[in-house]
Amino acid sequence: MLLTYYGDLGWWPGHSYEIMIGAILVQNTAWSNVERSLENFAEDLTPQLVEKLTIEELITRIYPSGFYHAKAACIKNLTVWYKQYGYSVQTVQTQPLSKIRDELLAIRGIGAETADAILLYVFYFPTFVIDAYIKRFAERLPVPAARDYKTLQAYFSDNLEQDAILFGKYHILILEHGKKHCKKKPRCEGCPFMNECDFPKRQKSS
DNA sequence: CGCCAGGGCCATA
DNA sequence: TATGGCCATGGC
Repeated sequence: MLLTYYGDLGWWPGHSYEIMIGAILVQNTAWSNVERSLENFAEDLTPQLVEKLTIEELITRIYPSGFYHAKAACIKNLTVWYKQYGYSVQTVQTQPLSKIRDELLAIRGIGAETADAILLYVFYFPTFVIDAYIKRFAERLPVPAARDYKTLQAYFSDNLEQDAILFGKYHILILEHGKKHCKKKPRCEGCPFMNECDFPKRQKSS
């Protein structure tokens, strides 16, 4: 199985606020470009700093990630939202998952995937993130015919223990695995887990 | 040169 | 609801 093959690949890198920003910057963008952007903050990527920066200054920093007009505005709005909770992870965690998810989705530039990534990797809500690698991975699994976001998310979520740490580590595993073996072209060439349904733990049906 | 990368928005039918 | 154009950079 993936876990024994790769070992524990950990979590999304960075502290909580960096993770939010990274989740926005990585939209349809290579992670290497995101790293270039993050380096422009030199150990000082805090909501207090972003609060002070103008949109133009923010664009200058995130420039290498592309789509900078939309992403800069999105980061600003996300930061305004986060201020309501005192920039506190713990405070957000006291709120219902669905409420936070709706609030994130209401921010322009944050769709289902980015919202779920923030919910999981920043606030540790048990939300399964569906990204391009998960979709590609799912093409080989006996998932329902419908491959839309909600259906895929329900499929993975329903077949795993409802545990945020597990969701996160499993997602990272598939992601890193995909980067290694399952590039778009040629699709999944050399993948050692072809046609293998590889859930580390199944939820008991009730 | 073109394709691709851990999307999302909007217009159109 | 489901496509398609658009946004933009850097690696290859």
